[in-house]
Amino acid sequence: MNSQKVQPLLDYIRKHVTLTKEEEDVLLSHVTFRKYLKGQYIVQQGDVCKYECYVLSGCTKTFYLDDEGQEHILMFSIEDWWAADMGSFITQTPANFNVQCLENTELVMFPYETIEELYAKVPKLERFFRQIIEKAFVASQKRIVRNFSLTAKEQYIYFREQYPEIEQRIPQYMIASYLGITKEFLSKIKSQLALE
Amino acid sequence: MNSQKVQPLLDYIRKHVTLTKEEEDVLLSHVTFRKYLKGQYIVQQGDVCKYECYVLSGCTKTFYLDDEGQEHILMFSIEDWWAADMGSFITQTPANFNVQCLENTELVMFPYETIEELYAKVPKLERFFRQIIEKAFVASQKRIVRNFSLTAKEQYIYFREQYPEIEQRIPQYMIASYLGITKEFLSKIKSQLALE
DNA sequence: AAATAAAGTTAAACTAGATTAACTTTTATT
DNA sequence: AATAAAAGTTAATCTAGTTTAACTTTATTT
Repeated sequence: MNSQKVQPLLDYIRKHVTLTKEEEDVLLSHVTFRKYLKGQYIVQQGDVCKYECYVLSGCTKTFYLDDEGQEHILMFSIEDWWAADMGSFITQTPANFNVQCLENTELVMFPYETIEELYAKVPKLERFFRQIIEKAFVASQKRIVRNFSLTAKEQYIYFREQYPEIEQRIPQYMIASYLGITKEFLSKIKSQLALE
Repeated sequence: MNSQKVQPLLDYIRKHVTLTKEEEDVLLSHVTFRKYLKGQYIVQQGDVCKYECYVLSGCTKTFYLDDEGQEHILMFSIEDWWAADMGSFITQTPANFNVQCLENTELVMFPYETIEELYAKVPKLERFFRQIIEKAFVASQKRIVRNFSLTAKEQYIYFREQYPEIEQRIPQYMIASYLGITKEFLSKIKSQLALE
């Protein structure tokens, strides 16, 4: 496994736990590097999600299709973020979500079959993943809070401030989908903001 | 520490990991048992959340007050659930949420100061908490999905089916708050459902 | 048992955001 | 460069859910 490419992951892990050289090697022997092209799916609704993916470069969207075939985007993942259907991964049951690449994307993939083994060999990584998931949970709760108490306009302003890099890279109708509003209404919000 | 009272926690943990007698003892030496009365606060907005709490009996609500002083309920916790402001707990910064008892409530409390030490002594508990939080994260994502794709009526029906025990124990206006709608509109939904 | 507070209901007027549909601008394809 | 497809805009109409306010029922206190 090419440890050069994976360096950003090691740097990222270092912010949470300190691995020895040996532990890093064990980690690298348990993960795979992979490139996807724009438009390709990492996970598809109905398949079992086999990997937790760390994004080295590129961008993905995690979404589902409702009964009317409408797409709802739950999250975007760019560099230093994670992508997976966590519910499917931990239970190894069919995914409710799709993860699709919006750009050519490079990933480090942690396979389900050996992740428990990896935790056993390098307990610090169990700590690392616990901390990652704690943060993801808190972020998810914050999103619920925003849904509760902000108007669509306020949510858009928040998104723009929080993720300025993402807004540049992604078509507006996907941002509308992420915010839970129609593209027409987001358009209206933007024209209102332009006048203010 | 009275291990009698804490038995449900040990049973609950056993569903995830298998502890030796010694490990159970270490666990028990790191937690405290506590009773709260109906109406009392376990965590208050602005305070730092010092404990992860496992509910042995009773019921709590986790909520926040928005700028207009409106209460928004994020979750109810009954027997075998957890209660805390996770964001405050992991970062040890002031809580955004309140946790208040809706009934007299018995808890097992895991203090922040010694929880890392507990993980170090009993690594299986790190695994246990990782799994708990994974599930909490998935549940939180599912709630976002419901917000996206269900009408208020559908969300109420879902709540009723999913948590029949909770609905009996909690005033209707709090269920409305949990669903993110007004008590008046929930009232309307209920009268519609009664006619169907 | 009476008095009071808390919880729940009903209905009219209102609003944030959806829907539909026609149109414009930008991007990709040949 | 021309054409087609994708993305974004504007405006009219519609609807799920809010707000306000008056009222009823159920709990709690004395």
